[in-house]
Order: sequence, then structure tokens, then C-alpha cells
Amino acid sequence: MKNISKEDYLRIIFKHKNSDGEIKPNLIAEKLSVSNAAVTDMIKKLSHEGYTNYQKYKGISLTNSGETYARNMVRRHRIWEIFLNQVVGIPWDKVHDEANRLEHSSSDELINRLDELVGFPRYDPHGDPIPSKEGKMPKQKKYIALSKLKEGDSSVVVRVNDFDEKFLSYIAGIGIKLNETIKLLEKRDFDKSMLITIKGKQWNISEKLAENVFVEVKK
Amino acid sequence: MKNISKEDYLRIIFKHKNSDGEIKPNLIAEKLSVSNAAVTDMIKKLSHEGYTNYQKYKGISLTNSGETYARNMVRRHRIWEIFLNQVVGIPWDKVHDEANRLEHSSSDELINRLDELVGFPRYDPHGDPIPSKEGKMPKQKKYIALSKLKEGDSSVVVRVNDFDEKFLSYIAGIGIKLNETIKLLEKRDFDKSMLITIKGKQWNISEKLAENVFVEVKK
DNA sequence: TAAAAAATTTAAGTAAGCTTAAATTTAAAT
DNA sequence: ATTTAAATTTAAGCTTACTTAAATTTTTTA
Ligand SMILES: [Mn+2]
Ligand SMILES: [Mn+2]
Ligand SMILES: [Mn+2]
Ligand SMILES: [Mn+2]
Repeated sequence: MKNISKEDYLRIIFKHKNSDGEIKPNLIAEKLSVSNAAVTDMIKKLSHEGYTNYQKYKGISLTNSGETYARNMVRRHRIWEIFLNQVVGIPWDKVHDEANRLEHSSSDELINRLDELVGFPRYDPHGDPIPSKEGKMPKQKKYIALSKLKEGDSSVVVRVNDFDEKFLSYIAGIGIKLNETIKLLEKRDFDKSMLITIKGKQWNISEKLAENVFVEVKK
Repeated sequence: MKNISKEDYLRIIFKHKNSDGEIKPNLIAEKLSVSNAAVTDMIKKLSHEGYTNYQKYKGISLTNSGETYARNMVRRHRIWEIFLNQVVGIPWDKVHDEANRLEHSSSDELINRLDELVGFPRYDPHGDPIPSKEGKMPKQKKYIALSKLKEGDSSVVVRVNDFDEKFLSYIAGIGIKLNETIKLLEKRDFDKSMLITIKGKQWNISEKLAENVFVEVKK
């Protein structure tokens, strides 16, 4: 294939498909910042080429071939992220956009070599699982959204949504990162905002923020 | 700008312009594997945007702005090459194509960081000078083509042309690399082929090959 | 220096990947 | 069950970066 746009569509479909393996055009359009019309066009092409299944007005899904291609794109993306973070030394909240471009510009041999250099990690800097060279997905750790915590709960950060760099640098700024402990002190009913503790400091966070940070509750 | 095609045109113009700073459409077309008509089209666009000077049927040259942009592209290309070679461990004869893509997909911040990681080298794995962040070009070492050696001369490899991976892996296979010593034993008049010694082994090489390897004669 | 060859430009056309606007279908709300 | 709203598709059109073929200019060679 070797086509930046198509590769982006496939990776986004893979990442955001629901539990039935389906995704709506609307969501793709939003994630890629293109019009719905552009999505319809592209999905028709991808379906012609055997990467997606498409029926008018129905949910879109990946074929086996599309699934394989997409999983490899996810692998490329996440390996670049972790390589940039661990070897190049770019902060974990800054690697996403760079990886988003590099993922299209490197051979599989290079990706495999980078993977080797960082020691075949199973999760990327945001806690997302990295498919192996053979396409196997590590189990995603169990987690709940930070917004679902009960007052008094202590938790450990397991994953964060990585699509908005502004969001990431904000949470990095208040000390949220993988494996960090977060305790919920208060939750306000009227706007669902929360008061939390990180490394002894207290912070007020919005519901929106809390919905994009995922934690494991500590017993 | 942020446009892969235009960036490739600028880098190629920079690399292959003659001593007057000019280049013919024909050569650009050849280096980029596109038609002459495509070159005319693109040069018109680049000229409109202030990156090149263009008059029908005359040689093409870079403006100040084009020169700056192009030099940065060369920097990106060569830093990727040396990073891939030194940090990632890809053989020097295999880095060119990979760099050719990566050069368009990385921020200046990333390039500067890679530069730092490899210790601000002045030459790439093929002996070509790497422009500094400020755009300063290290002096190119003095050299002559291997094909210009006299029988009996001993020499050191200073630079090799890097545009054909087949060529590079062939010469890498016979032991040619930067700083390697090459001695010319015989040169045949009828086809200009040569018999050389590298690390005690003798090799017959064609004139074509010898024209793409550059050496400094040892006294 | 005239003829032939090569290089360059112009013209016409294509495919990809978008856009906006209008038409159609599906989902949500009353 | 209608009506309204939202999502989706179709239609028409744009830009970019190419192509081939024909016309033009420059360079080379006889
Ligand atoms: Mn991408
Ligand atoms: Mn990530
Ligand atoms: Mn390139
Ligand atoms: Mn090089």
C-alpha cells in the first residue's frame, strides 16, 4: 500500500473500533479532522482494496487483511513513541505527534531494530499495548477511568489517552504519569470535578480530564 | 512549506547544483525519477513561492530562502543517516533510502536532539558534510575520484556517492568504506578498469565504480 | 552554418484526497 | 407515530503532482 492517508485511516479504525469491531464514519472524520464525505470516499477505496468491509449506512469494520495492516501501523506508532521517549529522550507527553509522522516513513526492518534496541517493551509511554512483530497483542491491563473512583480510593495510573498533546502536557505538568499514585479526596456532584492528591500535592481536576486518565484501584 | 515533493526537489537542487549554483531540469528529473515536464511544473511553483530563480530555458538556482530551506533538508538527511548508522546500528550502505523518507517526517527539534546524541558530527556515513543547526557547512575534504589515481598510488577513501544502494552494498562488500586504504596496482587503457588492493585483497573494478569513490592520495 | 539531436516547455489529461452543498437515510425526541 | 435532528452519502469542484504527446528552443555534429 504505502499511502500515508490510508495508513492513518486504518490505524484510527483499529484503535477506535467498538467491541463488535465496528466504527462509524463520524468518529473517523473527527479523529482525522476531515469531512464525513472524505471518509465515505476513502472507505470505499479501502473496501475495494480489501482492507475494510462496507455497506451503506452500516458500521465499518476491518477485513483480516485490514486488521493485519492496521495492527502493524499501531505497532509502528507505539514503537516510535517508546523509542523516542527512552532512547532519544523526548518527554512522554511530546512523542505522539512525532510518531504520527514517523510511523509512515520507516521500513519494518527499522521498526524491528528499534523494538530490539528498547528491549521489546509490551506497553507504550501512554500505557497502550504494543503488538509484537508477529501481530500478537499483549493483554491490556484492567483499568477504570479516574472519573469513576470513589472518594477515599487510592489508585495507580495504568493508561492515559494520547491523542491531544495539550492534554498530555497539562497532566504531565501536575505530575500524572504511568505508575503514579493518585488518591481521590473529594468529588463534587454539581460538575463532577475532583480534588486529588499526587505526590503529596493537591489538585483540582475537571471531569473531562478524569475521563481520559485510567487507573487501577489499590486495595 | 511542509511538502515532501518540494523538499525533495530543493535537496536535490542543492546537492547537484554546479559551481555557479545552477542546475538543469534534466538532471533534477533524472535524480527524482520524474519527467522533465514535471520538473518544469514544480520549478515554476517553487519560483512563485520564492525558493528558486527561473527563466525559461536557463539554468535553475536557489534563492536565499531556497538555499536555507535546502541546506536544512540536507542537514536532516545526513543526521538521520549518521544516527541510523551509529545509534540504531544500520550498516552505512543501507541508511540512505531510510533517511530519504525520515527527513520529511521529523521536527527540527528532533533533528537537533539526534545531532546531539551522535555528538554533532561533521560528516555523514558517506563522507558528506553535515550543515550545522545555524546552516554552516563544514569544509569538504579535498579529494579526487578513485578513477583518477595513477598506478602505484596509495590512497584513503574520503567520500562515496550515496545515491544508489546497489552500488553502496557492492562496494561495502569488497571492503570499501570511509578511511579505508586503497592502492592502485594496474589500470587498463582499453576500458579504464582497475586492479586495486584493499586490506591485502585484490579486486577488479570498473571505471564507473571508480568514478563514484573519492580518495585522498597518500604521499 | 545547416541539419540533426537533445533538452525544455506547453498542452491535455489522470488519480488522490480533500472540500462544500444538497439529497437521503437513520436515530432521537416529542 | 410523527416530527426533528443527526449522520451519511452523493454530487460537483478544487489542488497537487504526476503522465504522455506535441511544440519549441538550444546544443551538438557534420
Ligand atoms: Mn500518521
Ligand atoms: Mn501512545
Ligand atoms: Mn526525500
Ligand atoms: Mn549520505
